[in-house]
Amino acid sequence: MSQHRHPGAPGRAGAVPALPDLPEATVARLPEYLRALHALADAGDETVSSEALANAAGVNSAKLRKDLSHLGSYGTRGVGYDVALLIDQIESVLGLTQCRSVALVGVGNLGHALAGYDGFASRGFRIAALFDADSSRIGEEINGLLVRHIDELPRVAADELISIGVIATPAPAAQSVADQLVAVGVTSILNFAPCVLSVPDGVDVRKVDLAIELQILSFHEHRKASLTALPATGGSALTALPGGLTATDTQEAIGT
Amino acid sequence: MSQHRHPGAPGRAGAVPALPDLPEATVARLPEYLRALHALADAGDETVSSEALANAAGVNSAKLRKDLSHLGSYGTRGVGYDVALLIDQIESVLGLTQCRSVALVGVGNLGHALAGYDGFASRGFRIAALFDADSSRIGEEINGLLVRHIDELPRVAADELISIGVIATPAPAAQSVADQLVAVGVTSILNFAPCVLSVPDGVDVRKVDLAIELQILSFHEHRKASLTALPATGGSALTALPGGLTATDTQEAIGT
DNA sequence: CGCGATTTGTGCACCTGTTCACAAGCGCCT
DNA sequence: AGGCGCTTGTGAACAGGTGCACAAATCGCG
Repeated sequence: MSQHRHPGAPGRAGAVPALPDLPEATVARLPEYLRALHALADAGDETVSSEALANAAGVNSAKLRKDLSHLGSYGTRGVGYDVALLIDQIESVLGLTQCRSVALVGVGNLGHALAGYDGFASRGFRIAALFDADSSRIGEEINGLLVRHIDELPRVAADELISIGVIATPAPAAQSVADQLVAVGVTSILNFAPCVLSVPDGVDVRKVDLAIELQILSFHEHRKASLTALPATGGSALTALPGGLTATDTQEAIGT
Repeated sequence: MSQHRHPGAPGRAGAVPALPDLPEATVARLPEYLRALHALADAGDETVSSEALANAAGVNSAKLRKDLSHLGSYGTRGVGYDVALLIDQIESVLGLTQCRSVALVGVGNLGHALAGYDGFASRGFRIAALFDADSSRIGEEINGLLVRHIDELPRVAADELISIGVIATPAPAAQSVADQLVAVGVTSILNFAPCVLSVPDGVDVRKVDLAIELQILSFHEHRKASLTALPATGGSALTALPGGLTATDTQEAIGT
C-alpha cells in the first residue's frame, strides 16, 4: 500500500521520487544486502532469489522480501531479483550514489586503524581529513593524509562539504569534539568513544563500543556455562556467585 | 527463545538457581549502564536515581527501571539505587566477575588497533594471544604480546581457556578462522570481517562492520537532504525554524 | 506517629518488527 | 494456448520492546 512504480520504466539513479519512511531495522540491513549483492555480482550472477540472497546476508527470506518491498523494489516472480538493478536501487536509497566525505577526529590507536581501513574507500566513503588535539601528532601523515589540529576543522569544513564525522578520541574529549563537528554543520556522527554524546535535534549519532560487544558475548558465555551445569543430577555444583543473585529471582516466582 | 516451560506443571522446580532468560535488548544495554555506574562511582556518588542513571546512559528512565527489575535488582524506593551494589549485580549477571581471555586473530590494520586498545583490559578482558596467517607478521610483538601463527591456536587454547575469539582478518579468511576457533572450543566470536559466518548451534557470533555504520548514517544524511529540498508535506510546518525541530526524530541506539 | 515528598516497580496500551502462509504473477514446457 | 512449477509481494497473526501512568514503598520531618 505504498507508492507503486511502473516496472520497465527505469529512470535514472539519483532521481529518487520519495522515501517517506523506511523502517529503521530495514535500513540497518540494507548495507548487508548490498555487500552480499556485490559478492554475487563479482561471481557473475545476474539474478538471485530471495532465498539465496537472504542466505548470503544471514537473514530470513521473508524478512528480506519485506525489506525490499519497502523500498518498492522490483523482483520478477518466478525468477528472482536482478542483481545489478538491485545494487543500484539500494545504493540510491542509501545515498551512496555520491561519494561522501568523512572527517576523522582522533588518530590514536583506533583512529590510526580507521584511517588506514580500506573498507571505507571501497564502499564509497572518502576520508577527507584527519584531526587530533595532541600537538605531537600534528603533521604526521597517515595513508597519504595529513593530521591537522582540531582547531583547523572550521577552515577545512568550509573548504569541502563533510558528510559524516567520526570520533575516535578518548571519552573525555568526545563531547567537545562532537560540539565542534556540529558547529561546522556536520549532522551525522559515528562515535567510537565510550560515552554518551548530547547533540541537537536533527543530528544523528551512532555509537560503536567495542568493549560492549565483548560484554554482551560474555553474558552469553556465562549463561551457557550455567546451563551446562544445570541438568546434572543434584545441580548444587553451581558455584555461589559473589553478587548473590542466586534465589533472588522475585519476578513471577513460579508459574503456577 | 527455544525454551518454553509449562505453567501449571512445574512442581519440581524448587530453587531455581539463576535467571536463564533476560530480554536481549536489556542485555545489550547493561554494559552501558555499567559504564555509567563506574563513572558515578569514580565521582564518589553512593546512590543514584533511575532518572539520573538513565540520563547518563542515554536511555529512558522507565526503560532503565524495567531493565533493572528484570534482573531482580534492588533499588530503594524514595532513594534510588546503591551504585556499588548495582555494579556488582550487573557484573555478576554479565559474567564479568572472572577475567575473560580473548584470542585475537588478524593483526592487520584493525587487529593492531584492537591489540593496543586499553578499553578491553579496563573492563575485565585480557587479550591472551595474537594470531595471524601472514608469516611476515609472525614474531612481531604488539603491546607486549607475541604474534603467533594461526596453526598454533590449538596448542595455545589447550594451554589456557579462551572465552572469546575476535576475528579481524580480511573477509576471505574469516570463515576458516571461525572454523578453527570453533574447533578448539570457542563458543563466542566477535567478527569484524565484512562477511557472514556460519557456525554450529550454540556458538554466538556478533558482527561489527564499520562500513555498515557509515552507510546507515549516509542514509539518514540522504533523507535529511531530501527533506530540506522538498516542500513540507501537510502544511503544518508553518514556521521555518532553522533548528528543524519539526523533523521526526529517528535517533536510536544500536540493536543487532 | 503520621504525613508528604520522592522514587521504584509494574500493569497496560501502543508500536515496531518478525514470521507465516498464501494469492498473484511470471516463465517454461507441452 | 494452457497448464505447471517457481518466486515474489503482502495481509495477518505473532512476538518483543517501549513508554505512560500509577500504586507501593521508603525516608525525613514536624
